[in-house]
Amino acid sequence: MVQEVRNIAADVLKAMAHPIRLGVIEVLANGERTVTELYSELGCSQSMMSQQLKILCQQKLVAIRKDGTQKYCSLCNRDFLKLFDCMHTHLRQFLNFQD
Amino acid sequence: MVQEVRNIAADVLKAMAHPIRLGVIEVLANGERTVTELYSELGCSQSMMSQQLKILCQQKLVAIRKDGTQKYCSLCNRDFLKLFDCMHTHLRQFLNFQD
DNA sequence: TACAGATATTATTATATTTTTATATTCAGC
DNA sequence: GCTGAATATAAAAATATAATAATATCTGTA
Repeated sequence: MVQEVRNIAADVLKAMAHPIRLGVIEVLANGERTVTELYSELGCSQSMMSQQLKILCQQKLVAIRKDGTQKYCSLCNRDFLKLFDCMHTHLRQFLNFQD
Repeated sequence: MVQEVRNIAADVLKAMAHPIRLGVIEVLANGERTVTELYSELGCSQSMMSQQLKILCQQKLVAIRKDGTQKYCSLCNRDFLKLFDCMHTHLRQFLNFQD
């Protein structure tokens, strides 16, 4: 990886590195959700969710399709779900955190 | 993942989400390096590297052993190297970036 | 066309991160 | 104990991110 690529990769990781945004990815792993479902399920404000979704979409982690007055969100790239397994192991093994 | 776990997972991801810190992980994938080797290879200042290493160590991504006046850095958890594969694919497939 | 539900945008404040520069510490060898 | 190489810490300024509240837009339906 050259410098420029690392900058972009860092931006993608940064987009995931937030509790709510991680939550969105986790929820969407189980299938499509509307924006309202997401912020209800994750317990944050509508405005907050809208902003976090924008960040996830910019990095093409989440895709949104419109249907009438609602928007349906889904994962672009399920490959990154591997990360959750790595993370679980890391938390247990290296940070002594029972999840 | 519950709220608290997501906070911690976000901190781990945040520790990776930086061009230099990504560079460190990448270089260390090829084996142990001293701090001097790292900042020479990655082209940043000694102070910068020292600070970035601290962040990586806090999240147990990098381990440091001392030998005389030098410190040798290595990866704690090679499992996260999977991330680089995911990332390459993502950059190509979703962000149209040739790496 | 007015209303209501769903979502987005903007502005603001608070807080955190990044980067640089200067200084400090640590330790081996003389 | 002094020196120099290797590394760490502190302080400061610039910039970015986070979070909230207020307002705007968009769209289907009465």
